Amino acid sequence: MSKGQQTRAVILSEALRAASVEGFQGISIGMLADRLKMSKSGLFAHFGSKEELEKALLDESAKRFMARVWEPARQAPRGRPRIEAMFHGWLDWSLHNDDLPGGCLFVTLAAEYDDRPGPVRDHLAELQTRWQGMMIRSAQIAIQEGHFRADLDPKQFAYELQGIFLTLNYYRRLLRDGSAVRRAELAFTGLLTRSAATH
Amino acid sequence: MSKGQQTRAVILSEALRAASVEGFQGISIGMLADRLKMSKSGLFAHFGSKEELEKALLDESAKRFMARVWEPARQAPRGRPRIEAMFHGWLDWSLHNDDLPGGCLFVTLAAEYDDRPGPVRDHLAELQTRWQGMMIRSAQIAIQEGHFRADLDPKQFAYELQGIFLTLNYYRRLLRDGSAVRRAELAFTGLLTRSAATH
DNA sequence: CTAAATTACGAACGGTCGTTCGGAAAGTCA
DNA sequence: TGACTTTCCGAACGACCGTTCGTAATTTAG
Repeated sequence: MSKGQQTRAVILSEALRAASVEGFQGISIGMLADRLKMSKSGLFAHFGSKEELEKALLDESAKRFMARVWEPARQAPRGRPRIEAMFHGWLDWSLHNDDLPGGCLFVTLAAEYDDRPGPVRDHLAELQTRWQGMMIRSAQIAIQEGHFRADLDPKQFAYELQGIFLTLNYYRRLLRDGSAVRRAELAFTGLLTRSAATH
Repeated sequence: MSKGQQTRAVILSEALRAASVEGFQGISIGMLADRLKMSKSGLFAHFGSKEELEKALLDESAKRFMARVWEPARQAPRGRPRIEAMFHGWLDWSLHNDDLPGGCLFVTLAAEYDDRPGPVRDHLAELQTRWQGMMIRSAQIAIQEGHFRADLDPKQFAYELQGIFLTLNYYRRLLRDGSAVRRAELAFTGLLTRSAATH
């Protein structure tokens, strides 16, 4: 890895940490340069604009999410086991992620960008739509395997699964409610129970 | 109402609109002054600091929410009807609120402030905790009235109800998914069904 | 080792930020 | 109407924003 790519990776990691707490609106080139003890212009040169930095952060975060949540889950057996693996990986990503002190970046950005048109919003929405697609397909496989009810609506399943994590973030990080994780787990087992095939 | 209070109310309304889209980080004194065709310093004088403006916005938004969602629901009969009224008022607040073009301010702020300590975060968290309390008490009443199962966990009920609205916002505003409202309604009727007493 | 290419820096740009202050304008009340 | 208070404005403050540019330092490749 060349020196440039190496520096770029360090910048992305630090920016990811900062953005998970402050959002994209809350980070600045100068602040990142200070933290990394390098010059504004030197840091800036790696991306050409703040918007490009933001898009790079989206990609980096998606890459890490896929590596940590999706890839391991894909190793699990098709159907319900895979969905359970997905849930636990996602939970682990949300709770024990030292790279993201402010929690999942996508949750932070979802609210920040949902009404602010532009390339960043578009990029974020596409990544999130893609993730919905993976959840939907996983639910379809579980139906196909006979683990889930044949009349289950896979998209509704994805909707409610996504909701569990949005709510987890809200209860845990904003309300600082100690029972948040347990409630998320309860919600998930409830969702599984009512999705399960009755045989 | 004196001239000052009148102006203050106008500022709050405009700031509320802007903040629902951009968040508190995205609004500035200068931008609000421009939109209202008044001077920065004139606008500023009504609050003394940006932070005071932000706290005033939290209170104003909470006041409107209570007037539009909670007060009407309180008129409904105790128990399940009141909870259904709450849901529909909340849905109406989320969907048809011309005063908040960016959707519910609390949803926007929840992600923005969950990891940023300070008076604004504290104020927001307290308002939201209070709202959780109202939902919990409503669920308790529904149990008491025999509408909900005696072994229902009221806090888990509140958790999942809150989740429906967080997810609605995400699907509707970020993903622009046309089925978002229907999915929220489905999730709510599902929640009601599994909370209902079996008599 | 040398020469070319990459990477990093410092200084400066026009703008906008929140905030301060003194005085002009407008509202309030006898 | 007149006196007094409240409301508002314009100018300015230092700080920080994203961005540009010429140049120095370092890395890379022959």
